[in-house]
Amino acid sequence: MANEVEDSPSTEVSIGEFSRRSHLSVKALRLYDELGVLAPARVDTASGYRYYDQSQLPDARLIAILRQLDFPLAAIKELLGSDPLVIARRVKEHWREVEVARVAQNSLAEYLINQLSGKESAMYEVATREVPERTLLCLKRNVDPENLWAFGKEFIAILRERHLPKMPGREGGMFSIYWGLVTGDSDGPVEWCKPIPPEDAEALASQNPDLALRVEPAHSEAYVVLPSDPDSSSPQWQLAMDALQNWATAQGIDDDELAIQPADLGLRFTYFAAEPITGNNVPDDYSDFAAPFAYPDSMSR
Amino acid sequence: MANEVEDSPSTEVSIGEFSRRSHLSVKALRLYDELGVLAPARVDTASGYRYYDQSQLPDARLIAILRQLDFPLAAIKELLGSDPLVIARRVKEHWREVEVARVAQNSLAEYLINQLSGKESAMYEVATREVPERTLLCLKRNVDPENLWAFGKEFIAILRERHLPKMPGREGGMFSIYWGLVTGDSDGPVEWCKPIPPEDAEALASQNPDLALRVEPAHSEAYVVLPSDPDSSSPQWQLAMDALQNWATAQGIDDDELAIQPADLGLRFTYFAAEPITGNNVPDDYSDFAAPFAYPDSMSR
DNA sequence: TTTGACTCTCACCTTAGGGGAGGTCACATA
DNA sequence: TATGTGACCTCCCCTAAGGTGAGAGTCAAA
Repeated sequence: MANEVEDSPSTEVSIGEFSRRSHLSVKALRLYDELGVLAPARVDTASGYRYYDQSQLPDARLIAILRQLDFPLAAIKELLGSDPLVIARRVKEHWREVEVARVAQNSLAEYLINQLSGKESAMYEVATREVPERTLLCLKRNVDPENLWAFGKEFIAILRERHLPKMPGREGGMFSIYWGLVTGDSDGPVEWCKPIPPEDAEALASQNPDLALRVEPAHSEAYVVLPSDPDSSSPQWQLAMDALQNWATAQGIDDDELAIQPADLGLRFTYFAAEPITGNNVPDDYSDFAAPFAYPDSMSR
Repeated sequence: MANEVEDSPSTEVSIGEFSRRSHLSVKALRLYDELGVLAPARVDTASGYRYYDQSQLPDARLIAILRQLDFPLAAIKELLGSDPLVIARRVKEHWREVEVARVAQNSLAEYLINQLSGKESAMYEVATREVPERTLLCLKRNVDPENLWAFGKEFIAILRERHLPKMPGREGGMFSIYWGLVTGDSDGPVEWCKPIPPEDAEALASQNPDLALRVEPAHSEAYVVLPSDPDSSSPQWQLAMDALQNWATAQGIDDDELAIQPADLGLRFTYFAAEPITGNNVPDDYSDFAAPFAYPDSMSR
């Protein structure tokens, strides 16, 4: 009994003992061996018995903690030999992602609870607005869902760098138009647009040859304000689209006349970030989701 | 095309169309059918084709949202016919549980990042204290891990009801002793104890015949302060135990002399809740994890 | 009637292990 | 030395919530 601890060279322990010390189950240890995440120090060729070394305990404990934090084993395997600071950074990153996802879920839960409780929440309520004729500088591209928001950030970076003139109010904010589906298989195209003063159109267009100059005619839009956080695969988009769809049906607007058909076509996502990015004076982040529509004959213009 | 919407009796749609409207994949819809969560309104006996009714859309959307919130399908199945208020309550409960788990993970992540970054965090640092002889009223029981904390709450309820006299300082707080393992297979026993003034011992013992009267001898304890939140299966317990174990090894205290061997035996979990519960005047919740030990011969007493 | 889109079932894959069957190994006791 | 007992081995099946693909049948429009 005292033999096990006595001499430090023979620090080998059986899988059961190692399991107790590391708080990892025997089953888990065998799995980690099989996957190459944590191989025993020695495997007896005759019996197949696994023997672990004391020096493997820190690794095992690290694995135990990372698993508690829902790190996948594949990631742990890659991380295990790395510098502690690298691991710390990855843990931070991972945890931030989890946090972001949780915030999105939180607003969804809040919405659901409100709905179920019969409270009329202001979330996902549809309103309409008249959009005047606007002169736009645009960048269109095909992107798949993963790169969607990256494209948005790229456009933001371009705007920041070019110092485009400020435009007042929300009509001056940047927005994106979905000219096609961006749901998994299909990839857009998606167009990011920034309104500019019409009088500067030609000058700015020649200064920014990579951006397309367009004039968008005046039109009406039905829109839904999104609760914070513009992330691509967020469930909020679905709820917002459903809200628009329901509103259209209730108003008697035919699908053909609303820019939701087919699917996402022509939908606009407006995004204001804080001051230095959009170059307008809306203080906080704001985003909405809008569908241009034609008034049905029954509605008075 | 207009036919589909025109007359309300024929509101049947194919699985693909229903998938589009509900934002549930065709695969998921077939699974929900198989599991009895959401059966199609009609299944063509000859072809096996599933046809859904428009009226099933609200249910389908509810399922979609609940799945986004990680509700298991089994729970959704039970919930689906219920009153909206009942569902709202369950969503709240579920979300609170998720929140609690996330908080525990958060402190774990924080600890890990500190450790990896080489910062000496004050978390899980071992200290020692001398505990004087104490007179205790105790309740011992075998519990499995799920009921562990429930047992603690029960003891709290008893204390609250009996109005036991206050005791000053941390030595007056309630604590539990693990007389055996509570890890999955084994179930304790676990004993909850409340120190009382020695002079009131006989009177209180006769007033509380369901509680055992014991006198605990003076001893030393090594202890680790836990960061908030006393939940049973929390990873914090493991870290705290590891810290105690490491400390003991570093101090040259033999395992036999520390109450960690075998396994959890004799470990104490001290818990102070806010004022009205424990009947002492520690303002905030506080908990620690302690192991009584004998000083090794080499250490001066 | 043909074509193309849609749908069906069936079977296998994913993550991170848990549970158990049947067999082997190591150690302690009679 | 025999034997019991517990620890350990491999192998197989199971979980939840679908995703992916094969091969076959069905629906609706041209």
